[in-house]
Amino acid sequence: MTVARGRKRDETSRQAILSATFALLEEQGFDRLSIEGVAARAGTAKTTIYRWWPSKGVLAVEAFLATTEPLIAFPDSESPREDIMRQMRSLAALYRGPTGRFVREMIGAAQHDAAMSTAFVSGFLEPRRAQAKAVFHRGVAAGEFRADLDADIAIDALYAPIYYRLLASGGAIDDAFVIGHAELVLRGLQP
Amino acid sequence: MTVARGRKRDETSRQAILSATFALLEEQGFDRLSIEGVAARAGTAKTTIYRWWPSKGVLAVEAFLATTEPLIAFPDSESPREDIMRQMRSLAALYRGPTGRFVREMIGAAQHDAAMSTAFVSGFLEPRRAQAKAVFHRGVAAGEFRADLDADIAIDALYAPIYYRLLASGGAIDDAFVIGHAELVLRGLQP
Amino acid sequence: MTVARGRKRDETSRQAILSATFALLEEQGFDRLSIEGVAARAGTAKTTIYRWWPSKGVLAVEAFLATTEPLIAFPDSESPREDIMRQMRSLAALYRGPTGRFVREMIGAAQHDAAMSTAFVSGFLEPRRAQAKAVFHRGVAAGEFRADLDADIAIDALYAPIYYRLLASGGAIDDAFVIGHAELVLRGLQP
Amino acid sequence: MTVARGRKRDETSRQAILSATFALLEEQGFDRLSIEGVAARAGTAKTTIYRWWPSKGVLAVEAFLATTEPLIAFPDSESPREDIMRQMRSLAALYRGPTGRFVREMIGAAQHDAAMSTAFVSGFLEPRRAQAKAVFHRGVAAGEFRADLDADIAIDALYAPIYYRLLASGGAIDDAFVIGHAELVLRGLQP
DNA sequence: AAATAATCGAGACGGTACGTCTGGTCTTACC
DNA sequence: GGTAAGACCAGACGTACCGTCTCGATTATTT
Repeated sequence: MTVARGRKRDETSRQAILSATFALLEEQGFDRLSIEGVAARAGTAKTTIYRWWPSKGVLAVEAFLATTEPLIAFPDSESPREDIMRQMRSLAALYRGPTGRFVREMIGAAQHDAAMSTAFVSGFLEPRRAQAKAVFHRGVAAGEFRADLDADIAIDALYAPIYYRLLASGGAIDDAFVIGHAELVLRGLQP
Repeated sequence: MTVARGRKRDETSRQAILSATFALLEEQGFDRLSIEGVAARAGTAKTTIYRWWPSKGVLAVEAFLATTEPLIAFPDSESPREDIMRQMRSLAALYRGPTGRFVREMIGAAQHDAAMSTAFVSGFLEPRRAQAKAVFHRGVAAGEFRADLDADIAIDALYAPIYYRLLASGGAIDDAFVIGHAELVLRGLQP
Repeated sequence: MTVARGRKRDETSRQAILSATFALLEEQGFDRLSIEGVAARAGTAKTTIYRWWPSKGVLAVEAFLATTEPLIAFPDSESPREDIMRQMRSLAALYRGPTGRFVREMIGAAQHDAAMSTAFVSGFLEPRRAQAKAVFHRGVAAGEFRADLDADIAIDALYAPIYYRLLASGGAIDDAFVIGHAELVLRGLQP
Repeated sequence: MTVARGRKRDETSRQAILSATFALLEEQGFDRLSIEGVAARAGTAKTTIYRWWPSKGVLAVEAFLATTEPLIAFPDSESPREDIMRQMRSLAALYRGPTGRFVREMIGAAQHDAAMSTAFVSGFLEPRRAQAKAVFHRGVAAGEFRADLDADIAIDALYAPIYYRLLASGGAIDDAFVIGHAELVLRGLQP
């Protein structure tokens, strides 16, 4: 086993870099984010950033997650169907705000940064999908959804249009849309 | 009224620029596309590009459309429901190929280029949506879909997951997925 | 023949770069000279410097020559022997001052920059040698030097020790040394 | 009086550092030599080098001397004049080879590293000068040179042109030059 | 025909940021 | 206390493109 040798990683500068990254992300957006800028703002050397993060994309994802992670959770009531409705509405509300801009920019930039894409998918999308899956399973058990439902397809069907409007069409992500859409899909999931 | 004076726009170089742009897009992707590179390849001056296109994004969209426009059309049979199924499968096939990469990159880059976003939406997404809308109206008339259907929501529900997998989750866009998903949504649209 | 096309070189920035280079050379020496520093001081872009000069060495030589060139000349009296003595003493005096430091640094740096070496030799040493040669020829004609003298060897013999003390031994380059040395060599050049 | 405390200096790493330095000097020249490179090659820490050597220049001089020291010696025949001629020719031969490159680079770099300059002068040039001085004294005693000769000036006059061609003019250091030059100077040293 | 305009190519310019290299300092754990 | 390992701040490197700006040459259209 390899023994740890040499000076240890400086937790202070790690934090400073993530904070600076998130601040710049908020102020100027991902596109204008630069490693130079982060280093200057964090008071660290560029090399320190390059040592630990492979690209500005991955750095941005990590900074985003560190701040935003603990914000979204599913309710857990007796009606999984209701839980989903409520969670979709709060996700839509979240995406109408600054978080929506971050998600837009993250996914946009991930199109030409595979490492960033991986980081975003496994750090953000998959945990959310796992939670949603659990709710669907509860819903099947409770007899609210058909037993032969494919959870992956159902989740995509439910959530994808929110991302589509966010990323592509620019359509409004308001309650009317969310409710109308959810009812359409849930109708197809009835037993 | 302003009268046209002076030398006219050179159609030759317009074509050369669009061709060079598309070629570079194919070879290296949108991210590595640069105005300098296009100018060099097209044998024109950078100024000529800047004179006629506001950003490399808009230029890329235009080059993409000039080449890819006439590729996807809806079949027109007696069963609009079948027409939709068939068109979705050919769209999915298209997106598994090079066009999928272009669309990915276009939408990705459009996240920080509003003009590009507009160009892509009105040049690519909206025409497709108009066609789809017509099919839905035929379907309602034929009694295949419920009469109170909201075409915009229905279209988003049907197509968004394809874009979601293309842009966000990286999931496969194969026939099994397309069919499974389409059946789920169409079930919700039955009369 | 190639016709001049495009925007012309900006004489203002050329001057600004040379002036800034010389100023920094004076203030901090060749070693601490940097292209970044010159660009900042001159108010130009780094690219403009890289466009026209192949290395900081060549730039420094050019800046040095532009300032120092017109300072050293040979006297022209009836006695070439006396002209040489006088010129050697004024060269020695010059090398005891700031110019000596520049020449030291130029030659030092030229050891690992071939282009710089070429620039310095052809821009500084060779013109001086050509002048010296003419004086020697006058001296032979006047019967002050042996007719079979090899001017190149004679010039090296006379001037090299000044450079040796400047560059290598660090010995004093005072009048006593110059006179003592010149008399030794000139004794060997008598008819 | 200071008592030696703690771990003693590791002779192994001292040797490894000097060897690595000389090897890199041979392979890539002084300019591309770096403390990092030496440390990596020698398998030591950078700090160990910084602890014992003040600059890469001094390190290089030391590595050079450790290897090259015992190469040039004066013959000792009945004719000091002949000894000098022979020694100059073997020095010239030496400087046409790799040693010439080292000397060039050492002296070049010493222009902006005073400690290096001192190390090189006292470690290389002065021992050689002391030997030469002894030969001159023998020569005066033997009646081959004038009695009022200034040995320092004579030595500079003889050897400087070799260094001048090595460092500045780039002229050939061949036998024809060495002989022609030595005869000129020795003529001026005759009794 | 001459004057006036707009376009085009070429390419220089001031800038920003890149990702890398090396310098010299420091911290840690081992010997 | 010396040492190997290696993280850290600092700063310059040379490059790629950006978007703007002359230039001189090349078409039209208008007088």
